[in-house]
Amino acid sequence: MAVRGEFDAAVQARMPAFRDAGMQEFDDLRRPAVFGRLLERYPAGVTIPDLAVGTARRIIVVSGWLCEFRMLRDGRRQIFSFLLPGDAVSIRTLAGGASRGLLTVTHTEITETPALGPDADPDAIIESIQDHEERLFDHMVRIGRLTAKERVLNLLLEFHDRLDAIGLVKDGAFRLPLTQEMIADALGLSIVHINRTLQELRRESMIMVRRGVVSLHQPDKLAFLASYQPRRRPSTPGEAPLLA
Amino acid sequence: MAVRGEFDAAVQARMPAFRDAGMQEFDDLRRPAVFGRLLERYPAGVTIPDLAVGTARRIIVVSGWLCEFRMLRDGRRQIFSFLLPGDAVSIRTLAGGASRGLLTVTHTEITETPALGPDADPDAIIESIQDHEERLFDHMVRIGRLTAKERVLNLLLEFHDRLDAIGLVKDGAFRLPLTQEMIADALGLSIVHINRTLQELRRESMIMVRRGVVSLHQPDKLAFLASYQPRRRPSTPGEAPLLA
DNA sequence: CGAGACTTTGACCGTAGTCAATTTATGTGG
DNA sequence: CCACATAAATTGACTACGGTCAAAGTCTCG
Repeated sequence: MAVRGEFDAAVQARMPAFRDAGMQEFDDLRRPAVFGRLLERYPAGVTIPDLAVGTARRIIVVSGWLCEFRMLRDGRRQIFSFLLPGDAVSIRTLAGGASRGLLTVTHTEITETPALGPDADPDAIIESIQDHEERLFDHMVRIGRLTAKERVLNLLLEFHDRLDAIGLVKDGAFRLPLTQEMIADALGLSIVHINRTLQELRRESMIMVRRGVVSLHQPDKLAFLASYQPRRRPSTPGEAPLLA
Repeated sequence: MAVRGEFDAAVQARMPAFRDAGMQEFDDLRRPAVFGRLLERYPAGVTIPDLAVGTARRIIVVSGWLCEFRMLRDGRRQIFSFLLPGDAVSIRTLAGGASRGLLTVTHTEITETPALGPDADPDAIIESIQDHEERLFDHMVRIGRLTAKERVLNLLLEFHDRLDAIGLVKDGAFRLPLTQEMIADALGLSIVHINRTLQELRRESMIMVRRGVVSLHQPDKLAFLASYQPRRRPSTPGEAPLLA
């Protein structure tokens, strides 16, 4: 089952505490139990519901992609980050009004994790918060200081590394379930310009895109061109992917 | 003493737990004791030293302005946020290399706060972390989706509100100790364009700038023009500024 | 097969960048 | 208090990156 493998690789790579936990079988209920937790499933293109103002919940992505975004009155949208299997976010609703929305990009499964309590792994949670924050800074550099071509490359390189870390890169290629509009809204560019930039990158054979599958040629060279700084790759022997 | 007044307003407004703590006298040592804490003083234009890789410290700004930034190899700089009196940040050094630097914009006094322990006020710390995060998202919208004029206005409006909250706005005017280069590096624009944008805003009498002092005409109208969303203003009676 | 979403193309425009020089603070030592 | 050095702000001329508008082509999926 595809979902199952994705889940294994992703959550186990990011959440060491889960490694030895027993896995239970999926069934086709809306909220199958995994690791004794409840799964919530959402189709693509829906907003994850908030809670009452003032409350907060912490979520782990089990499978699928999501994005954090904000919408302006006039329809402009800024996407802050993309969430991949194994990532965690806390969503909370501020009194001040709309801060961030959480939108499913693909069919998605999430599970809730208590920030505290017997189930919590403080180290894993802190690490995932820091990763997320780090990526926000990376993204700010992209939209603030990189050219269009650099932005696209840099983002693709981040996806490559993050997906690689959870075993979703095969033969240097990965599935990218984003529309060009989403890429544009993330990178602060227009959809037309994203289209032309992608074409140019293909023409210069820096990247290959076929039916939503992307592969990067000579990632090291591209990383240099796009000022891409790979994030911590602890390469601790014990941390190597289990199911790669 | 100017610094003293600034400190009172800023820290007391943000750190309710400090309100009734006794204040000790400043002296002219490098690290005068305030609230039984040590103060570190830095001149303008210096980088706050990091610690060893892997460690972290949490800092409160007592007086002065700082900024968080990252530098690219080729000299491009992105400023992520500005820190004002009463703000807190945690700085840590990642194994991966340069993530953020912390640079003093003016003469600055900071004090360290334990994240945990008898001195810590968890609520105040969590609130300041959330404020900071919220501002990062606001800033991402600025550089990703606003025009130059909107970016400048929006940032000035944020400064207005934040400085107002700590009693540093007098008669609608506040001191802005930033060079146009810093504004440019924060907003993802060139210094020349910032200059021209400021001139245009002055010409349209939306803002007034004289010797580093800024005042905004009709903030509400400007907020609308610049898609500025004021952040939580709890306006809880007990939370009103004490020394305003 | 048709509807709608997504991608691609062309023509044109305009915001913002670059380069280089000048003017105006800001400061510092004499 | 002035002279000079330096940083910061300003200006002009020109460029180019990226946006907008509108139409046509593709792909998906029921």
